[in-house]
Amino acid sequence: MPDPGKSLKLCYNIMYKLYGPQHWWPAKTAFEVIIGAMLTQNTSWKNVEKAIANLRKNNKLTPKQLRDIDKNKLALLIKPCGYYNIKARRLKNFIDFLFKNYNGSLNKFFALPTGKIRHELLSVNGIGPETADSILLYAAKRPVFVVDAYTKRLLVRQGLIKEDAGYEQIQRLFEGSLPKSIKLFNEYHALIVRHGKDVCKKAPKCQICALHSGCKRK
DNA sequence: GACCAGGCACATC
DNA sequence: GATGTGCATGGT
Repeated sequence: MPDPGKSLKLCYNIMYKLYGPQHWWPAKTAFEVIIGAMLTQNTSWKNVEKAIANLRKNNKLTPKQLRDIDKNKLALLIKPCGYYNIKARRLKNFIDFLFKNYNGSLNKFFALPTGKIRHELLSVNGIGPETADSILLYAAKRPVFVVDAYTKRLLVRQGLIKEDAGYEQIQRLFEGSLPKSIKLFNEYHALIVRHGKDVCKKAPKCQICALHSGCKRK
């Protein structure tokens, strides 16, 4: 069994050297991070960009503005990112939650301890572990590691976890073997995504996916 | 035309 | 508790 901490640090260094800083999250405000995190569920970021551009054009990127728009109209604005009916409902669910409990104030909500924020986020229908953790890391600036499909695939290929590993197990692996740094967790997750959609979609042996063997592609 | 993309909830067994 | 399915657009 390889030392997870050592493997994860090596992996990070290789990707950082290869791709450089990713400047995540691509958004202007914390609230926009949340919108993007919900809209990008199982969806390419390109499509999310179109949806967010529509929201921006129509001045629908603040809690109040989203509260006051009709759900069906909202769905039409976010249509390019797919699942638009269900995502419109999910955005509304979060907005309702924010106004009901925190007077529509993200600052009030983010004043809570990390664990409490996470618990509250997960209570909103439409926010699961990855979306909650993306919000914690990239909007609330807490040292939480975001796990996604790319992350799992990478770790499986490195032999650090088994195929049936769950979200929390993978998260503990990162959080337990790396320094709890917002900056590091930010960059690491972004690099994993970048690498995932770049060279190594199907290659079983990539320099990064399997550190002992050379990458066949690119 | 198949396949994928920065998930999640819900039904069914 | 595990497994399957619906949600939907746009790019390759």
